[in-house]
Amino acid sequence: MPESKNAPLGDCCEETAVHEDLIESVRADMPDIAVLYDLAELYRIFADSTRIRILYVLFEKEVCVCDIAELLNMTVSAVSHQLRLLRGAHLVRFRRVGKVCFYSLADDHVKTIIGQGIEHLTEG
Amino acid sequence: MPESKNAPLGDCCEETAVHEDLIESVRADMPDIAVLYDLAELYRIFADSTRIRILYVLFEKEVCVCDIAELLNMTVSAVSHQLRLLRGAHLVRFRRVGKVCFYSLADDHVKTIIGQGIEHLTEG
DNA sequence: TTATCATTTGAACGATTGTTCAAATGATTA
DNA sequence: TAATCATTTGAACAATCGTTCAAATGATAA
Repeated sequence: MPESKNAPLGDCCEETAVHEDLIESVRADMPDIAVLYDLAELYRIFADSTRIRILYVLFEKEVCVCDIAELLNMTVSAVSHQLRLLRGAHLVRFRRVGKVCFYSLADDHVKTIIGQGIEHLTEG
Repeated sequence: MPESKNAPLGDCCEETAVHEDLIESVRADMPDIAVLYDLAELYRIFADSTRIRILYVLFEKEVCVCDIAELLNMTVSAVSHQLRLLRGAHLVRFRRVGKVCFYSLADDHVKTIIGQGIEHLTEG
């Protein structure tokens, strides 16, 4: 966390009255910093088109790694690296059947989050 | 877009029958690649705790840049850089009053998207 | 056992990101 | 006009990210 230089304490913009109260109330309602870090980390998973494409592949049913790779026209290795991140964020599950690993969506939050994003894009 | 090396065309995992149909149907339901890029770009904005904190500051009411900077204990410059990204994604608006710029949330999608994220974190 | 297949993993690379610093606008006041 | 304030902008930097390549697991079959 960097040290503040430009921002004076308690007053800025030469108006002091309103700002004090504002700062108090905002600070009170702000969630714990740890939650905000986790939140940013979650959205970082969605912040790559490859991972979003992987999630879309899993929308309908579970798919094995090499099928995902073929669908996205990518190497199995690259897909596997991204699946690792998706697993870490608990966005996908996988089960092993012999040599093959089938991946699927962990829950419905993926669909709702992506749905909200598309809504923002199309309505905005 | 990199060239596929590992993934064979049409068959993989030594099972060919089911996969062909799957690939067809997934390819048909996959959104346009441009939409997926825009979607990833949108979530990239949420993928940083500083920007999420800025959005939280704006949850209640419009706030000027130096107040945001003070609330987050950051330089005005750093905040301004991030506000630029938020503006570019149409997540915040701003209006100028004299020398001061007040920023506010552009619409309710910000709250719903962040809400979904928190839900995923707390329920998972 | 050996061989092969499906997947994972680690290191390396260029590309992107967030912050800092200094300089440049934009707007008000003297 | 000049001076000051609030904010923006550009360049630079370390840090992080996504892919590639090669090597390592994990599991099945010969």
